[in-house]
Amino acid sequence: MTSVDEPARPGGRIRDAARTQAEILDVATQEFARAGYDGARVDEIAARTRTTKRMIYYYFGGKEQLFTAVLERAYTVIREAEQELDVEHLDPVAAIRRLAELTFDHHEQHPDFIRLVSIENIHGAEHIAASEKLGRIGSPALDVIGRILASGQESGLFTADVDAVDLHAMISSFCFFRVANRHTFGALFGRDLVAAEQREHYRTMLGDMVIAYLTADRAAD
Amino acid sequence: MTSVDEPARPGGRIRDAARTQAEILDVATQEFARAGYDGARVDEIAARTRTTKRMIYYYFGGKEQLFTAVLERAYTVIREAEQELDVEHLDPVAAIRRLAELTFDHHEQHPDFIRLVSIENIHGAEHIAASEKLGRIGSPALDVIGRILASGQESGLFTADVDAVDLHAMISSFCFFRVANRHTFGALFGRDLVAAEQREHYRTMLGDMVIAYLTADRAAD
DNA sequence: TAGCTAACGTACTGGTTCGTACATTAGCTT
DNA sequence: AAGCTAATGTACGAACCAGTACGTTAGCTA
Repeated sequence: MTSVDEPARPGGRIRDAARTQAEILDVATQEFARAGYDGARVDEIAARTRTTKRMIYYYFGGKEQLFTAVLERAYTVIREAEQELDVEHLDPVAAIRRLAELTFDHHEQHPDFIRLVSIENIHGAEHIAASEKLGRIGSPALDVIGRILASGQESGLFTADVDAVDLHAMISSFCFFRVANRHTFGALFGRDLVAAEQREHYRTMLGDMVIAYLTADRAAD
Repeated sequence: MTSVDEPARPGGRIRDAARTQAEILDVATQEFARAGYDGARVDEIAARTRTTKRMIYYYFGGKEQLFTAVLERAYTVIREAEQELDVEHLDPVAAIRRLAELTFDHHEQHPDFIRLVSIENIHGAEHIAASEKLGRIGSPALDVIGRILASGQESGLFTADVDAVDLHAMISSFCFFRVANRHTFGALFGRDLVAAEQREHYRTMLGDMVIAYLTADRAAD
């Protein structure tokens, strides 16, 4: 993140293409997350940077491409975080629980990203489809899940018939819903899913759920 | 749903306030779900009804109130469906599984509703907050879950430390994510969560997950 | 059947918003 | 230090879009 609050150099404008672009992306991320794609205002983004609207069009081409660039950077940040995952030294149960907790923490810490993903889904993921970068970005987390799952299934510890993508969907569902639907859920059921006091409760609940599912004694069904 | 395709009566316009309002709500639901709140066009809604934009303002007051009315009707439909729930004659395990499956089916059958909820969350649930109707609508499903849960916990069958709201969140998470994030998930991981062939797989997965969580032998942890 | 009012239609406006034409300058290169 | 170009700023236009002023009529009521 580039700070937008640095005092403007008194000696006149400074030229720094990289910084200007990063600053536009920072502010655009906030604005798109705040108001949705159509609700976001290009003029508002420009006003909150140290540069002008002209620069947004100069560097990104238009509102649509700016949103795509925002998504690309947001997903890149996630993928880089996933590459730091270090759970494969644990036994499969502990590794999966730890992975679920890291996903939980990550979603909680990046509500803007969650909002961007919701917005992109409203628009049928057309920006992801239009992005070459996002098409081939892959997911390190999926590889990690795959290896843990294989190990757990091989040893007979994990009985569930799921692959890495399914398990990733299961873990993400809970983490995503909790943040994304916080407002309607709170308004309708009077419970703030993201309240600090409830945090440990839901974190444990997620881990228990995933482990119970994976290790359930299916012969008893 | 009111059909919009009936041929216009040749003898001139017909006056029917209820039908006009219902038709506006039908089309508005589609348009808001399609494009989001800011992306939706009042002119487009009007064009796709047999009436004019003037009538939208006459009956609903404005775009904002129209969206609120759309949400109110959508939630009312859900709540009415929930009142049809008839699972309490089953044993707790079967009852919870059935309830999860009904939620699963309902989400799948109402993608527009899912989109409206996503949109409302982007806007901080401000329309729900502004609606008297939605504030006191409650949730029959929560009552049902609460009673089944109590029965299962009393008999020692359910070991998990959850209440009805938590369990509802868990079930909804999976069902909601699968429909709401279908597009980004498909684009990034190459799997369509709502594909017909996968339907039974995910339906079973959800039931297994919830039951495994509720009945897990926690002493073994 | 005269009259009344809820229901409806047409045409327009004023503000907003994306995008651009045109002008300028920082700072590197030779 | 002259010149060149990437980077930047200003001012404006054209389309769009929510909302409204004003006029009309269906069909019930007395």
